[in-house]
Amino acid sequence: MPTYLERLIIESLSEAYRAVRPDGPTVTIEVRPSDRPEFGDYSSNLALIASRSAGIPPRELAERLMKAVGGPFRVEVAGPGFLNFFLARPTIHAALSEALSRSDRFGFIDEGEGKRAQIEFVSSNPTGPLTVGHGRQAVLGDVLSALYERLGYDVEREYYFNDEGRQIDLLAESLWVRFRELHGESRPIPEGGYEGDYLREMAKDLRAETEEEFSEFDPPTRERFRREAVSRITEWIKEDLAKLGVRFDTWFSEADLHRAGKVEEALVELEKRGGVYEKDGAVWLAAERHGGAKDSVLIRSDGRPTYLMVDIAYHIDKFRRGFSRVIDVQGSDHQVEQSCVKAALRILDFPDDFLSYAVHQFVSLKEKGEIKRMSTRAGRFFTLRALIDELGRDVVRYFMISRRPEAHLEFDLDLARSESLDNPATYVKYAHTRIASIFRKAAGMKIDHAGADLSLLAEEEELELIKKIDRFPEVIRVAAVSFAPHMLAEYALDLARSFHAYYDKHRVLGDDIELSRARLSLLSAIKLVLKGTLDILGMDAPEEM
RNA sequence: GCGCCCGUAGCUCAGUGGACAGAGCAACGGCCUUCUAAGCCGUCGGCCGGAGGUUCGAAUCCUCCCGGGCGCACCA
Repeated sequence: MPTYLERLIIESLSEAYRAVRPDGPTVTIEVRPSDRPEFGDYSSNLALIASRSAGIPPRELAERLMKAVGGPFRVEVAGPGFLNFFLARPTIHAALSEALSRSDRFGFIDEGEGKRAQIEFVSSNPTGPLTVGHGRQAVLGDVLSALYERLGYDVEREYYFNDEGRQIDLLAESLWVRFRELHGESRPIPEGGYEGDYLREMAKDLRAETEEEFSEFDPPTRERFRREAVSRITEWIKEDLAKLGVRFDTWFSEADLHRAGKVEEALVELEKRGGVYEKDGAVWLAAERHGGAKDSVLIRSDGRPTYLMVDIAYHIDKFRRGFSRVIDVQGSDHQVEQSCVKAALRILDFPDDFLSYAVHQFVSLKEKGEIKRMSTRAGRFFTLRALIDELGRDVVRYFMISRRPEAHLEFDLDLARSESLDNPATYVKYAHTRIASIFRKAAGMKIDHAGADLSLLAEEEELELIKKIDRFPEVIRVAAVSFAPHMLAEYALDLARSFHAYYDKHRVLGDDIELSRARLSLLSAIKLVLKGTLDILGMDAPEEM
């Protein structure tokens, strides 16, 4: 989808194409920002693409299109057959007016038409504190949610968890062992249990709150320790997320699926459609026949459902809840699982675009050039909370979002700690602050910019800034549909950089009042876009620093 | 062995099939009696892992190879 300025060119070019090739095949006309000034403001490769079907050499076709096209621009043919467009200044200024007139609705697109979308992320079971890896997912999911809201979807943020079962029993027993240690009794942590120090802390808290000794790990004790552990850890998780500025609409318990009989229902549905078979006393999903990575067990030979079985039931439930699309944010280690769930939904004839997975790679921390090794099993990890407490929400969020999700994220602690503008999070925020500061000064001088004459914006830097502003809605759209929130971070950094350079070269509040008013208009749009971007990223846009 | 992802400047990374490949950090050198120098400008730095192929055109798409991550449980 093109930007305001690109659309203008595409429409003219489309007419020219029909004039030159009345019976030609339909083509998608692409217009993109030129990467060099001598190539104009925007370029199109239409002649190169349409050359073959037209049976006309690209340069010649380009010449013909150039003669046929009309609009507020000058056109040149260059290179192998590119059409380069040099926009008339008033047209560029119109893009600025457009942004300003939309005000804080600039960057909202009505593509989703209010359809309900669910984004599920984090979904860590309450067995321990959130790690930096969960942090990446939390920010990814939250920013993705914000992007889809801008796209016009009614977004629900969901956290899926399991607070029952074997893992939780092990957690309860591990906590109980720590608790008994405080009574001078030493026992090993159960096989596959939780070694982390956080259970020692929790045991101390519990010890301080109760006189009971719980000398035996009998059923009532297990139930009590399960409840204590789960509720306390869930509280931690919620606090960690709150510190990150992440809030969920729905906390969905896996146990509810079992209680409501949804797991059995799902199995019956799959059986009805012939999507399962029996082997070795277990029930298997015929995933491979439906695009899954491998056939997998749904019901164990002892009759208990597997995680996959429940996961399928969960996604059927999501569908029944009326979402038109669901996005699951997950780590890259769930690939087989994902393909199996998709295979199951295919067997059930769900719309193919109902479920998408936004997959991301892991996070490692780097300090003084060295990667810090983490191991959750041994209870040795950097918690998300420690990271936020040290760096603050905004820096953590910016760093977590600034890389492509599918690339491994190396979190540079030294750079993140830097208070200077080497730190990109600070740099972007400072651009916003700087503009705010100029507006304060303008207010003091009784200068406002209502109805300013934008045609006074004639500097090259000003026109470039306007073209960048014009791209904002499109950046949001592409970042959302391709699950690439890092594009927002890139965009913000680029816009901030352009602004700082402009600020340094051109004075906003000068002797020429009319010019000052025009420049304030430009700054007002930049501020609008920076604020919008920081909002999506979940960061503060401070008026002062 | 099989599947997915990654390999771009010394380091961390951008780069919707387009016209000489970009930024930050690091290194070096400049710019403040003026709106926040918490800033700006410049220099240095690359056979885009390798080899083929598709295309008018490839860092980008396809195949193979090399190197790294993750996964391949009747675990969750």
